[in-house]
Amino acid sequence: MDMRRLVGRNVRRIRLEKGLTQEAFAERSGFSQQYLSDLERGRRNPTVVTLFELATALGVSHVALVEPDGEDARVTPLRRGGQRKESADKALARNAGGASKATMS
Amino acid sequence: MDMRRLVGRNVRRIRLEKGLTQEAFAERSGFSQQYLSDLERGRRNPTVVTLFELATALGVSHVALVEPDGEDARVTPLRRGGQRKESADKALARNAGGASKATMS
DNA sequence: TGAGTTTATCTTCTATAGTGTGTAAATGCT
DNA sequence: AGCATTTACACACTATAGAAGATAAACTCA
Repeated sequence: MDMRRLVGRNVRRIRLEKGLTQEAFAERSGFSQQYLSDLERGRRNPTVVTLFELATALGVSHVALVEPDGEDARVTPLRRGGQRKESADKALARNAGGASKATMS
Repeated sequence: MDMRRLVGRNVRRIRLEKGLTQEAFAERSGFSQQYLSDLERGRRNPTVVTLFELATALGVSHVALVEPDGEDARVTPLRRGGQRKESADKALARNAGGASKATMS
């Protein structure tokens, strides 16, 4: 279980679902775009406080950022009615459907 | 939402439920007893990797360590002025009910 | 083809996570 | 009383989280 990559995937997925660019997310979260890039690629090991601030900026619970996502959800061999998410990260990159072109111009 | 304290409470509660001392938990987790003491008292800001290692050593999911526990869990719109729950932690130290004396030496 | 937008990568820097050692404060046991 | 166990607290130290800046790579669309 690679926590860095798990958090990275969750952050990227949720960010894209919200239709935010890394830059727009950076502005509203206070983290730099560079840091978010590293984070989403699993190169960073955020603290629980950082986790909470990221989740708050994304409008989700901090728990959502550490929840297994199917890519490497090992510890639970049996799942009963859980969520099945097998879509690729890239697939989400298309467009979240909502706001594109995050503010600013 | 004080993530440091939330994680601290969860770790302490689960550790005591398992009937482990900080020292016994330190041995099986690889963290020092001093660090665990700080952690449980909300003085530390662990990374997600640390969170996972702690959870693994406790035999629970890493999600359990960040799950709201009622103390400051829900986004209680009601007044959140009082966190005078100081002695409550000690109350747990009495005995977790199950295994006592963590299979030492 | 080139400009604009978005993300990845590099370097330098400060703050702090986590280690190691020691010890004090409690609590418990006989 | 004493001794053992458990937890709290201090200090110095190394590794890294996260900030700040600039820029390269990549994709989008005129």
